[in-house]
Amino acid sequence: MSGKPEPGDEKLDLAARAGWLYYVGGETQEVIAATLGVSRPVAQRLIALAVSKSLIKFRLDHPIAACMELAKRLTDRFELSFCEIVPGDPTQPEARVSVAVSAATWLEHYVSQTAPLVLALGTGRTLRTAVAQVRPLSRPQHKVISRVGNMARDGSASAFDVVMRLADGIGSKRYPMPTPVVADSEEERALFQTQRSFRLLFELAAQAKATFVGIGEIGWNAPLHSDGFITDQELAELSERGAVGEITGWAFDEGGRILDGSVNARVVSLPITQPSDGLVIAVGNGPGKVVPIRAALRGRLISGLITDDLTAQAVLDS
Amino acid sequence: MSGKPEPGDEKLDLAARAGWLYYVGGETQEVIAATLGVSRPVAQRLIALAVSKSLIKFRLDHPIAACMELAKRLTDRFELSFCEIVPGDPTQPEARVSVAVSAATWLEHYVSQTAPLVLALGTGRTLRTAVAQVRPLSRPQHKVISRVGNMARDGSASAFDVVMRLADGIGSKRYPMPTPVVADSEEERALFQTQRSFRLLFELAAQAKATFVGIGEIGWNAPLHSDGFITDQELAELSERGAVGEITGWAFDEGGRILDGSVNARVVSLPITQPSDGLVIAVGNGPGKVVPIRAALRGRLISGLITDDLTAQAVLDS
DNA sequence: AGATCAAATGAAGAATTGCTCAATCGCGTT
DNA sequence: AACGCGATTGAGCAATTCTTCATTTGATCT
Repeated sequence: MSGKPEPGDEKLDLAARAGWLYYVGGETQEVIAATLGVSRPVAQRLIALAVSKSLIKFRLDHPIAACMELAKRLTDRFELSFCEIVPGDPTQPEARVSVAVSAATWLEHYVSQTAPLVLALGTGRTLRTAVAQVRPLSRPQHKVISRVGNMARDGSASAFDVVMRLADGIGSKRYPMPTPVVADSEEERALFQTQRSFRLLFELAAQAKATFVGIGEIGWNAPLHSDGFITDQELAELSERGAVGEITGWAFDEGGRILDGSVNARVVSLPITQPSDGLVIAVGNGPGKVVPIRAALRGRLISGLITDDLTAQAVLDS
Repeated sequence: MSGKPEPGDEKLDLAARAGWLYYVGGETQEVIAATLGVSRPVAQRLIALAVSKSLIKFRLDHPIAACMELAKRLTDRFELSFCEIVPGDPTQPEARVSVAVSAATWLEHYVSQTAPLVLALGTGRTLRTAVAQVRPLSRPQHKVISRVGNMARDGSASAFDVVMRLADGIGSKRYPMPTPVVADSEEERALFQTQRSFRLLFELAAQAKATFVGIGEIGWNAPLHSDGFITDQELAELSERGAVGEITGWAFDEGGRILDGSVNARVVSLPITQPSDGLVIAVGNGPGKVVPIRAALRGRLISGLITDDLTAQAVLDS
């Protein structure tokens, strides 16, 4: 019998119904309330819930001229293989949603293929938001790997483990990197790198059809730092040596050159300088990302980019 | 693109932007208008355009999605006032639980109202399971009536008397029909129908806010038969005359037409052709119910339906 | 059982959105 | 250049949606 109506589930079902009727069916909230047998305010709350829980997803199928223009210029200037620019919000240039939705669309593009493939992921808040948007599918033939460790200095696993979330959603095999982002010493790094699981990751990464990475700034509000992957001291040192951005922990300067030594000598992540023949797509937007993105583009650290028009414009204005 | 600014294209671009900002970005139309440099009404028109041209697409990622779709199609096709489709279990297409839980929810919906109301019930295993799920409440102001007799041919009261169970649970007044489902003769039926209690039921049924009925197949494993409400001979006769289903004892053919004469001439139940202005909701699922449900829908015998997605799909595939 | 607290609810009002309609604009025609 | 016609526009209003808040409900702990 199992007649136990789960508390959260039932509500989400209702929310899904409400969302469907509202957005797909175009019904008014009053009608929906009557249909579902609830009051009008409750119907409105259910719809809001459906949106906030991403039960309902919005997608845009239209190449927007200005964005395409920017994409073309970026592609030409920096020899990109892939570039997607979405409309940003001038009043909230930090808003992650738009870029995340676009990234999700492209993640889905790869995920939905039936031929087995390897997807590599970095870290980042936008990436995490994007992964949460990917429609659940059954793709056990795929492999989702991490190019970067998922443990903070204190030994805790990262809350932003995109690999796990994505693999959960699509039922793929998961290959996280159970190490810190930055080792305590070069010796420790060497130790990690000799482990079988690490070498496996190394080999899989070379086969990756696509690699999605976040792109981080170097500064006191850098996620890398505030999430506890690197210490205050390390941050200061990087900054002093000219680092302006990082990808999967690898710090680089304005010219997109990976710094020698310093913290980089202890970064455990897979080397970005040796990617696969697949795409390496950076995902991110916002004023703080302009400099890192420009640097990464100059240094040819990435072959693809997903950002918004404001960031793209700023990157081009150099 | 910097090509030629096509007249329609430019507008669609703007519409896409507006739609994106509205649905993905969650901006207000006023903000969007300012961002795009147009007036508020124009922004609203652009958003509407984006939706109507499917530049923006809505997608529901939830098991309920397919069910909603089916419900909509059934509602449209058969002019239903109410339709609820729940996810069924393909490995156990006969499983009654899901549908029963849903029916219980809707029973509760009516029961929990404080204004006095009349609920009418038919028979059926699913209905019985549903009634057992209704949360006990104190609603002495309600009336629960039966549209159908509760006595088998041998004079014993039915084990599935849903009216008693429901009324017990909610402390309402109960109005069972203390007759057989099928009388021995037309004269006997006439006798029953002149009784005061029967006439009272008749009047109450017209006031019923909602009527929940099971829907039965006509066949050797039909509950109507195996529970002893009709004899082997009667069953054979019905089958021969084209009956494919029954509701509260009234047998109907593929087109949902109530059969003339035969067993129907002795059915004591309240006529389904004269319901109230309230809903008449059929509850049931399983492969055997597909044909009866389709017939009942065709004949407009019911104005509401609760079933599972498998059954609903089969009903639509006609 | 009784008390306490958090969650959920609906009423009411504020904000937003959708729509009508008169005015305007663009554009081809005379 | 003037005219006419249809498309487009924004003002204003009605309908809908969102938010706040007081209240109730249900659950938990003593």
